[in-house]
Amino acid sequence: MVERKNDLAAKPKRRRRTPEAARREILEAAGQRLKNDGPDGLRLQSIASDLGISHSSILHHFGSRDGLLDALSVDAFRVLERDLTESVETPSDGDPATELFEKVARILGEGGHARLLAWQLMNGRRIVDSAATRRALGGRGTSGLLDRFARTLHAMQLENARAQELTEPSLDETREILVLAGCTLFGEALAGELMLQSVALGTNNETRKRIRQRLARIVDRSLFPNGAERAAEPSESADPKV
Amino acid sequence: MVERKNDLAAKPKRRRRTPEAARREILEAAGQRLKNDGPDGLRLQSIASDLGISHSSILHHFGSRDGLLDALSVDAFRVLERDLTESVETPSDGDPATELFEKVARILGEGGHARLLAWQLMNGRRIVDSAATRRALGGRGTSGLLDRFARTLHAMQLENARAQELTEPSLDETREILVLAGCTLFGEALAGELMLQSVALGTNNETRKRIRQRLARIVDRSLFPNGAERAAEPSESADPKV
DNA sequence: AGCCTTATTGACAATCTTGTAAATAGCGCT
DNA sequence: AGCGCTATTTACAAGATTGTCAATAAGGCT
Repeated sequence: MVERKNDLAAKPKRRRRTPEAARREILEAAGQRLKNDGPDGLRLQSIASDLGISHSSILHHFGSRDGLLDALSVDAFRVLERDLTESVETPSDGDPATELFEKVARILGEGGHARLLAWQLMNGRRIVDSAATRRALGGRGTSGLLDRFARTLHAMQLENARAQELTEPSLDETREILVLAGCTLFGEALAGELMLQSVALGTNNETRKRIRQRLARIVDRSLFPNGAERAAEPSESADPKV
Repeated sequence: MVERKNDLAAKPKRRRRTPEAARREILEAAGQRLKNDGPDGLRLQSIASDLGISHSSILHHFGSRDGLLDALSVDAFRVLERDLTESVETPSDGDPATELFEKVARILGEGGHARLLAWQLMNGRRIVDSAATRRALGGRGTSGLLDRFARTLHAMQLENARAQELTEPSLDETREILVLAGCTLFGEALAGELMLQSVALGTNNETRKRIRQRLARIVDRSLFPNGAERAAEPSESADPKV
């Protein structure tokens, strides 16, 4: 809580960052504050002292507190999309759906993105079609990562349906299932512990993981009713019970 | 933003409430603020001006701002439990699961309880085993409404399993399914609109309802794998597709 | 090395927010 | 009607928080 390293009569050594680096550090610290202390932790002074800088410096880089919050909103969404994209594209070694959900759960939970999202939603900030997101999509201001994922999955569904001569599912149905899964993962990250407590199940991570596995199974069956041959590895942890 | 009704030179008419009424009004206004403006709206002055009273009055009834927030936490949870209990106990006229989920969605969404819960979670307030909740349970400080509901459903499952000579599901499994459903409804209430947007589906309530119906179907099948005879009315909106 | 840009700081101002204390007045009671 | 309790208000104090501005100095450039 004192200085940082200088003990006695040290000269005011300051570090001079590039504007980009400074913004990044500040945004990171702000996100951390939000994750740990909640919205009340988002004070210029708190964030500044976390970094060992003065609050004026933050104002210099973001213009105003509101500017910082806006930037935090946008940035959080961009980071979320980046992390999720990485998760989707990284091959998994177990059951694909289960593994993916575990990764997403880690991002939302430990990564703090569930809280960031909740904060944005509670503040009425709607930055889905933020400039960054739009740019990442290449100009089309329509949709985001989730929709691309839906299209990919839908293509797999069609392939599977043709191979097994089933009726082809509609894209919107796939989308709806993904929305359902997304809501569940988000809700679990935010309120999973609470729900488990209120139902007298222990709060151990075992149980939470088991619940996510159940979700993965449900989603998998909703998308591939007749047990499709999966694109990658065969499922391992398949428990016959629903 | 002026007074309330008195236009010119009106005497300072004040209304004198009973302490209980005053506390109730204040808590209600605070909840409304939280729902509309987010956590930053929870200022003594804002809440007071919403009611046309002075902020000192709030302090008089709750001791401090923190006292108000604590009371809001506890009260919100109590109201949530009350509303949910009422929903569970009120008979429905359509498919039971679907109807129940619609009611819960209304409570969480329009009722603002999803935001209240999210706020509590983000502030690190864990009031599951609040005094009020504990009292409502009759002393046992173990669990809450969700668990009672789980036990009821489990009893139905057992009945059904015996009738159809199936393996009996465990209570914990029932609990897990309910947790899953709870997380989904909570997440949908909070982020449903966002999710739909990011997947390029319209934000109309039709779609959101359809998604909740899908959830209802999934939960129903998870609990009663072989299409149990439902306790009440026969299901109507049963769509063969998962 | 010296210069220039500008990130960073410290001091200060203005507003907001919580909290205190005494004065006021509504409402039930006798 | 008069009285007492206390909900309510007004006035004020103390601190927190955002924002301004000029001074400082870190680091790149010539």
